Amino acid sequence: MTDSAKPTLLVVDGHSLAYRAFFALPVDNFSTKDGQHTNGIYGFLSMLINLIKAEKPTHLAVAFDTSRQSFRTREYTEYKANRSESPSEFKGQIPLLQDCLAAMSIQVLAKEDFEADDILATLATQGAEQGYDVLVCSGDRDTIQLVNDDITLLYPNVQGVSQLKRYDRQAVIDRYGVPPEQYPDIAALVGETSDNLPGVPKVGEKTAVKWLTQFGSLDELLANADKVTGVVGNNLREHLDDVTRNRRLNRLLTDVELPVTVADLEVQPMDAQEVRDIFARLEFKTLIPRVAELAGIEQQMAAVSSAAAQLAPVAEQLDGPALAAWLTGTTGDVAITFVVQGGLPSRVGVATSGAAAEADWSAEVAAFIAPWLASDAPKVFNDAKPQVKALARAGAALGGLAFDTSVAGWLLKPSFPDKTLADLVDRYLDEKLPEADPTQLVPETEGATPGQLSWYTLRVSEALRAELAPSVASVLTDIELPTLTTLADMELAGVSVSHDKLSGFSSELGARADGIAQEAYATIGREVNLGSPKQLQEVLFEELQLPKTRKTKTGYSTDAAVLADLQEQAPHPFLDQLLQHREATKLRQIIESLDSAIAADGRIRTTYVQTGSQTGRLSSTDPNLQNIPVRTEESRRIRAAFEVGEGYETLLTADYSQIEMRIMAHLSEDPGLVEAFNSGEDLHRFVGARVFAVEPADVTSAMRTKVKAMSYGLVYGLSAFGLSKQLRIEQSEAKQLMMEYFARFGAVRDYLRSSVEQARIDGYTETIFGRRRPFPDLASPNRVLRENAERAALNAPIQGSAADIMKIALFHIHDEFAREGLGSRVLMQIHDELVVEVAPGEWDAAERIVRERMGDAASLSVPLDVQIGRGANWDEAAH
DNA sequence: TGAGACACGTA
DNA sequence: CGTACGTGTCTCAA
Repeated sequence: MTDSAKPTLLVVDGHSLAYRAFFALPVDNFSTKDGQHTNGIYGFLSMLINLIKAEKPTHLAVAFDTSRQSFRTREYTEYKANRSESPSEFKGQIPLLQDCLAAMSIQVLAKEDFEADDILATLATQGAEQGYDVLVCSGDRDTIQLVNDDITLLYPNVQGVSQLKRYDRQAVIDRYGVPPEQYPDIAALVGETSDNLPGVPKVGEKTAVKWLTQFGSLDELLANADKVTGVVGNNLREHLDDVTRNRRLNRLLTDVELPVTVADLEVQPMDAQEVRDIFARLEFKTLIPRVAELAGIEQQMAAVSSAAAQLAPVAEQLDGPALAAWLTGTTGDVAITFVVQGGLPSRVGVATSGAAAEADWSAEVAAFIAPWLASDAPKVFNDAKPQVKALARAGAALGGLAFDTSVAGWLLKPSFPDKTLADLVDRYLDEKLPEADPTQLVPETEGATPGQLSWYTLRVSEALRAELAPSVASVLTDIELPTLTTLADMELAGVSVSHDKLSGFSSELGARADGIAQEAYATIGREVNLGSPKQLQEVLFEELQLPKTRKTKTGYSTDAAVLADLQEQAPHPFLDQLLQHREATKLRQIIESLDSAIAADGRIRTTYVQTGSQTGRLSSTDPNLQNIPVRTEESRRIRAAFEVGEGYETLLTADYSQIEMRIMAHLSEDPGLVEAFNSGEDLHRFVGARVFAVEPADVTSAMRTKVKAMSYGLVYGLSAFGLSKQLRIEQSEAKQLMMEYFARFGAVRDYLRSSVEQARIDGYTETIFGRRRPFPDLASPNRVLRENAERAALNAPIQGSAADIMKIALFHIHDEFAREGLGSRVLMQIHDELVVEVAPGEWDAAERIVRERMGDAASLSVPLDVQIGRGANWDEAAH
């Protein structure tokens, strides 16, 4: 144990220990789902956490080498020259480890031309001089020389880094037979193979210790080398230069100039949010609580100096008239929170920067504050949509929606998964939102009241506003908030779905699936669970001995593409039966989940998640109405069950044709592509004519298929390999196709290249309307990560701009329906398609509004083409 | 009970 | 070795 009265300095060699951890832990068990290996990072951090917990250092730093070059390699070019290239799986782990350490507020030190151990030596020496207990943690034996009464070395044992051996002065003597300061003399004589420093042949530790004891010092030994007898004596005399060179090189520098002093290394409280972010990214689930435990200790240590969090004001409990008076007396932003119970408001809380008030929701309260609620007075919400819906159900109108902290938080950082108020308070205010512990019957801590929630919401909104770039702020105000109220109305409306149509179809499919299953069992002579990929692998690749397919993490793939491939290579009736069984059960499962989602009034109400995507798209859950089958004739029977509701005349569907390619044409300003869209010719026919140098009329369907796949693939960053795979053509032909394509539409390639380059510089991509998506991985040294980020960055402005355009069209239509007093309403949004329920007698008006507002949602250098259909159900309306 | 893997539906 | 989503099932570990 270290003397508790003295401060403790812990200095760690990051590179050498991470490298040991890398070899100690199986790389396969430690990689993220996007392919980043993390075993070295994990092992190092795990060790460091244990170390901090055990030693409780007051001062801490981790040192790294900057490269393999240092003053030692300049002095002796062979130094460490025998070291093989570090494995590719290790590359990229060091920068990420440094990011982790930065998030943990741990000082990371590195200096050009010096090795990490020189930095350790310098800090350790300074620390010892200044009265610290010093712990040096390194995997390099040269650091043994640093040990003295104040400096202890922690050295990993052979198994890895989980156990460290303590070397104080006595331990060094016990182990090596000499005091620490003489250890380098031994090393110089024996040599160090890992550093490529040959020593005296046939001389090991024992001989070296004997000599040193005999002569007193290395200098004496070298001066009296002629007195050493035997073969080893000859060897010594022949290798005097090597020994002096070794001794020169293994001396650690204790006077490296550093930008910090030991005092600067005082342990700092860590930013729990930052730590959680990067650990989550590296998928270190078990490390998070371990670090949190440490952070708790540190926060206690740091509590004295850190500013106390502001205390939420106690909310005044008001009645209707008093609340109305309170609200009309405010100017500027007011944050408001409705507690929603059973879909209706139950309490309301409001806050300005200095005060908060709240009331139980009642008809009286509603009546008194209705004018203010409906007014343009600016209102700030956190996660407004469910509250807007509750208000609508209660018959209250809402105006002046000025800010939504959860939407703003998402715009700022779309990759951040949780957007609750507590998350935002933690992240942007660095405070804790008071929350009642739900596991306690009588919670020890009170949760925040609605007025206090509003007070936090307002403060979070101010912090967010300060961080929002102007273009992103305008996306919030001009696109997201109007979309939010539109979505609330769409969710409330729901869509009418016929239970009768669904249930009949479901039993039909169930019977069919059972029949196919029986046939399949007969084919292979036993019953298996056709839904179990694991059992299927046994059947396909072991019992039926079919050729092995694409590898997955746990074995071999049995997905539809693979089965279709197999059917060609090695036809077997089981394959077809399996595919058919999958199709039938999948359809039935979709039908069942839809059917069970039909409410008493015959309608399905989805929830559109406005903050769920990275690109700006919506998503739909409970149930997902954005992935209802459409491709096969049979699956369209499901769409036919989506019907016009009672009291309405017909459904209208409207979709943008090729919106992403049009955006590509606009952004790239490719003359050929722009002309294609302005010519009125079928896009793929036009492109096919150019690529294959034929007349548009002579474009065959095979040509059209190819350029169509190419065009769509472009938007996703498709490679020649992927294109060849999809089109089932040779890779060389795919390459040729891409060459021809880019020869005719070169500006497209130029645009795609430059947009990724710009993103690398900016760190984010931007849509036409200024929505941003950060891409830190564009700078990653890890190829897999970087290339994934490049494809996503290629796609983000295109998919995102399309999402922006559709949102604008959507709320324009919604608002114009309302303004013109129409009963027609938008029910669904499926990325590039809208489904509208048209009220009796309103077809012409609705059709005009939809067509116009979708057409003029954005002004691009190519027209936005809108296809409109009409029918009693979704399937019919699609034609 | 929960998480991960797999498969598959959509734009 | 093609972007963006959500859901259901199976499987294994806790």
